[in-house]
Amino acid sequence: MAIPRLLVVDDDAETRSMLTQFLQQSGFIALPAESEAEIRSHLEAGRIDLILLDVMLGAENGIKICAQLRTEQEVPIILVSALSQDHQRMAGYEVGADDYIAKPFNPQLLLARVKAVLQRARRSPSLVYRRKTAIFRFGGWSFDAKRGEVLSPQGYQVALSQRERELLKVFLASPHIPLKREEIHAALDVEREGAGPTEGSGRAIDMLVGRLRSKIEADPKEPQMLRTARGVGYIFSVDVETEEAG
Amino acid sequence: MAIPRLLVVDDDAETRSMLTQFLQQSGFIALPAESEAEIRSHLEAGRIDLILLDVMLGAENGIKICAQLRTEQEVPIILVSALSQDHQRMAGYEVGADDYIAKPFNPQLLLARVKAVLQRARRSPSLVYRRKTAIFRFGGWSFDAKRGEVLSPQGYQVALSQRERELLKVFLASPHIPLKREEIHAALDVEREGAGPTEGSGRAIDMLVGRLRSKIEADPKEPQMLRTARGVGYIFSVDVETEEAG
DNA sequence: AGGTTCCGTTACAACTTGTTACCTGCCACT
DNA sequence: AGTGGCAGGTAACAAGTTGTAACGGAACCT
Repeated sequence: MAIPRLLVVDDDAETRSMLTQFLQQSGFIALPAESEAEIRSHLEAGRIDLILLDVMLGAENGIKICAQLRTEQEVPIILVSALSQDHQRMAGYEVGADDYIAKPFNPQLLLARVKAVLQRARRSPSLVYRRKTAIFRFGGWSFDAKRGEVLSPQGYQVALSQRERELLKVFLASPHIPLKREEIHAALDVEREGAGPTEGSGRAIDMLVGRLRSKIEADPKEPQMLRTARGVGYIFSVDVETEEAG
Repeated sequence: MAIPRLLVVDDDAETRSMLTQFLQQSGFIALPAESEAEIRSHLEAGRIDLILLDVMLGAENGIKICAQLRTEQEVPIILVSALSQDHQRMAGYEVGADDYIAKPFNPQLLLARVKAVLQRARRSPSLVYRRKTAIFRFGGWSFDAKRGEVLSPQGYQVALSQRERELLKVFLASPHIPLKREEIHAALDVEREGAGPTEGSGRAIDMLVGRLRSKIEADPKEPQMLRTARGVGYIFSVDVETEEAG
């Protein structure tokens, strides 16, 4: 796929330029926008793969805009906000946002989210992606995200710990993309309430990966799915099939 | 009773978030809303036990909204306002508000009022109670909240203790949401008249959960419904179907 | 009174998960 | 090739969390 084109919508000039700059340095094409009108003109003018939308958009309301866009377009949207309360997050999801990230955010985390959403959008033939998607299949395995049930190719249930399941979800969300340790770490800590200042703590990720490998790789010594990207991080190199569930 | 669900209506984002946060920390489920439209959508979408309504609601008028809601719904309403003048208060009561509190208010006072109103609403055989759903179905089980009857998937009646039933209600009210121990504890103690200062007493919740599991989980060692959210609390991960009764 | 049930506390075992330390193998550079 | 450095795998450990058996007090019933 071509370089993803992102639209950065924020009414604060500084935030806007900071964000676009960061995203451009990260290899994306990032376009700034300030208002709903600008969003629409961009959408009409050319391809936009993802919109980063600030919830507190001056007089306008990001959530409202998101809801409207969602009824008309199929552009993935990540809501950005200073409000990290759960209810806000829920409100965001309810109007169809693909993800939600709170300011101030960890740049790595933002990157991870952006990549994940782009990946999902690419995979789904339409905007079929709903948060409902609950069952993933990959290399014979099946993973029910809702129940946390992991079934081996032979159909036996395998017990993963909480953290291992979360790690698996992270990889399932971004197959075929090398993920840096910081990205993984950030993505994992999204789940956690505490969400400390993303302290890159030692080699916890390595251990986690090792433990997950020992459970889902046929030969953990020679991982086929959860491979190492030396000098970078890890990469989940298996096709993932997502299945809607009731 | 389940964790009370409060709707916080205020057009000031900061107040809204402050209020919802405080109420959530106090063991309630607090949802934010900004306009009359949002109130209505929340009311249609799910159970709301109490509305905290700001009198000065931007262009709209809180008192008017209150009056209208009162003619249609039976939700308890507490009016919140910067105006503590008597006539305002009177106006509030006249339109049927259950209580009236002036900003800036003492958090403890607010809590006390909220609890008091909830208590009244519960006790009165009013319409609120009548509309209350009484039968829950989840994972093959059925639970008649009114009678406290719990039927297993095979149709056998299972005897739960009082406290176990209350715990079950708490979870039934908030499926798929991780609940912290303090939240559960607070929710259980809302029920109790005494309502001590929400002392987090040891591991009573753990025991309670364990006992409930042993009664309603097929394999208590491997809970499918009442799962633990490590480092957080517990989560009831089953779809709950609610059935109107009488 | 005696028994029963409920329920919170305590204690301990099992499990999770991050850290440290050591080892191995890869890679770059002679 | 040889070699040194370094990234990554993993065993061992430590700290924290949870499940649960056992205990005991309180309320209730007969």
